[in-house]
Order: sequence, then C-alpha cells, then structure tokens
Amino acid sequence: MDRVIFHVDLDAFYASVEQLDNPALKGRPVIVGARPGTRGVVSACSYEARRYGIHSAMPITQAHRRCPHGVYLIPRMERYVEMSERVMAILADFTPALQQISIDEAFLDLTGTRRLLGAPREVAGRLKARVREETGLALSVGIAANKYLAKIASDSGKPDGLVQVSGEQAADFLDGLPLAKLWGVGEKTLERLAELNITTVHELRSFSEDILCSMMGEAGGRFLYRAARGQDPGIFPAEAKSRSISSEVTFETDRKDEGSIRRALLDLSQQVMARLIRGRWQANTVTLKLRYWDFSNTTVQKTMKHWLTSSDEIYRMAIELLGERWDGSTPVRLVGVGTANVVSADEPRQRELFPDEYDKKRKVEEAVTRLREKMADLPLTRASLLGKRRGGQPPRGPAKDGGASPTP
DNA sequence: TCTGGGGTCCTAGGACCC
DNA sequence: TCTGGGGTCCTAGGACCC
Repeated sequence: MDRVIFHVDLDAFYASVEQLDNPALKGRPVIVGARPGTRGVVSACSYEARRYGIHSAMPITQAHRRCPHGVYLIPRMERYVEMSERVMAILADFTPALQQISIDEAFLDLTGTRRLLGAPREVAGRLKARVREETGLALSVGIAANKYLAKIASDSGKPDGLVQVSGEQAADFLDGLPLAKLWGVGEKTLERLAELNITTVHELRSFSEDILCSMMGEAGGRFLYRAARGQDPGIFPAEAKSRSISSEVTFETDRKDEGSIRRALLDLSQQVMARLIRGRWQANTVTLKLRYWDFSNTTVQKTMKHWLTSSDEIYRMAIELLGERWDGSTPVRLVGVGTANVVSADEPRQRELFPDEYDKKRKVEEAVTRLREKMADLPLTRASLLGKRRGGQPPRGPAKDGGASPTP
C-alpha cells in the first residue's frame, strides 16, 4: 500500500505571528529580521512584502531600499516557539506519527488512517481549518507517498495551499517546476548542472545514476537521481540528534583589536556552555569560526580526551585556537564558538580519568549557569564583558529586545 | 549593495591500526 | 627492497536548509 505523508508548513510564519499579535500590521509589508541600517538579513516577511521582491536571507539594507515604508521588526523567538508548540499540538491530534523538522514545518504519516479519518485531502482540509480557527495561522499542506515529494508539494501550493501528488503524477508534477525548486539543489549545484546543459528536471532525469555520480560525487549523484524521480533520497532522518551546538556573532563593524574579539569569545563560550547544561548534553570538541572582512571563513577545532566541564575551559580553548588562526591584524567580521561530538550527559563517562572531579566541576558550572540566567541583567558576568555595549546600555538583555515590540 | 545564526551532511586527506 | 587493503577517527572546507 502507498504511504500517505503530509508535509505542513506555516506560511510566512514569523511575519504572520506579528500580524496576528498586532492587527494594525495586517495587509502591510512586514519584514522580520533586523533593524534597517544594521548588518542583518530578512528572516521572514509577509506576502505584502514579497510583492516588493523581498525574500528571506536578503540583506536588510537591500530590503529597506526596496520598501522603505515597510514595518521592520526584530524576531521574538519565544513568541514564535509558543505559537509553534500550539500548532504542533493540534497536528499531534491527527496522528502520533508526527515529526517536527523546524519551528514551522512537520511531517505527518497518515498511512492506513483512511477508514478512521477519511480521505487524505479531506483530512488536510480539516487540519488547516482547525489550525486557522484555534491559532489564526494559515498553513500549506503537501500530500504524497514520501516525505521528499510531500515537501515539494506543500511548497508549490503556498500560501494557504493544499496540493496532493500521486505516484503517477510525480514526474509530470516535477517537470512543471524549476530545477531550483528541488529540495537540496542550491546555487552551486544549479551552476554545476547548467555547465552540463541540465536546466530542467526533465533533462536531469535522462541521466543515469552512474553518470550523475561521476559528475557530482557519489552522494550528490545518488541524491539527484532519486530526487528527479520523486523518490525519497532520504534527507529527513527519522530522528535528528544534536551533534553540535554553537553560537556566533557578527560585529556591527569589523574588528581587529584583540580585546573585542576576546570579549565576544567569552560571551559566546558562556552561551554555548549554558546550552549544553540546559539540554543535558556533554561534548569534547571545541570549534572556533572566523569570518574575515572579505567574507572568507575559517574554522579550527580541537578534540579533547575528556568532556568539557566549564565555559572557562571552552573559552581558553577558543583563545588558543584564535592564536593558531588569526594573524592579529586581519579585520574580523564574525566570530563563533561551538562544541561538537555532543552526546547526552547521561551517557557513561568511560573516558573520564577522574569521574568525581568531572562531576564536581560540572555541578559548579550548572550552578553558575543558573545564577547567570536568573540575574541576566546584573553584572554577575565577568568584568571584562562589562562596558561591551556602547551608549550606556546595560551589558545584556534589553538591547536585544528593544525593537521587538510590533507597535508601528 | 551587502551578505544572520543555527544546524546537517559530504568530501578529501592524513594518522593510525590490523 | 618494496609497499596492500580495509577500517576508523580527526580535521577543514563547502553546499545546503530554515
């Protein structure tokens, strides 16, 4: 029996939530991302804004030039997470086979539910209606026999869409789409394929798997071969487990004084450690990422024989890696600190030479993290972080949320 | 004109082991 | 004097997605 997979996707999610919370924004171009004039990009925008050619990932300065009278908002993640959870709860009412893949997207496996729930298309209609009634949000649904095709189907129907693609329709359906609409085919792949005179899904389908593999690499070739046929290339693993946790920051202007960079590294190290602790994770690799003024990137990482126990340890490693990679004068645009080889903190700690010592340090760090969170706005943080923000603002917190209010 | 922040997966080379 | 084949782990870079 064919499987019945739904892919559901909330339309212009962040922008829709903002319009919901502030009805004065309805019908207006709403751009969520960053304040105009700063370094930042569009995270999401309303359909009114798209009419000006604005889209996600566009630099905010460019968006502002295209639409100066738009409403520009800073993301309010907590609110979006809250709305996302409400929507996911509704979806879970339809089936326990629910897989959330991002804040605004999920797969539902409705295979074998026809007798119980009705025909897939009717179920999708009810699902959309319930979400709209209970949350005020619109979502698009794609229905197909696998996740890959369902995902592309939902995208093709946006906004407020409902598109079902049967197995027989798959090839025709894909042939009607630009190559770039294939999930996993980005700018570089598009260029590579164009060099080979492949510009449509139809043309792509005429190549054998062997040839595609020799041209695009083993994994890339296999992926494209299946994608062009609407077969699932297996890009959505059943359960995604966290393998890395990182934080990064782009300076408002490029930096070449070591002090600014060190302060940022300390801040980021604390953020990363706090997230490890909050998620009950442990990790043994530290990564440092640098983006220079010319947008070139470099990363260095170092793996330890023991689990990381404190933000100080992460910070010290980051400084060491900085010494390896930075000449001290090239302007730096972005710094990032991360951890890799992240596993559950409950996992046995065989590699610990001194498990008691580890437990002790970790407990101290947990306490420090809790305190920092509790007193987020107080100068509990290190003295070297103080005075980081200009204009007499407090060191943490408010600056980030100051522009979040959706009041026009 | 300027290009965020959080991730995942793949590739290719080198170290090391059997 | 010549020189295998496989496996695993680590590292750095890059493509891609939301």
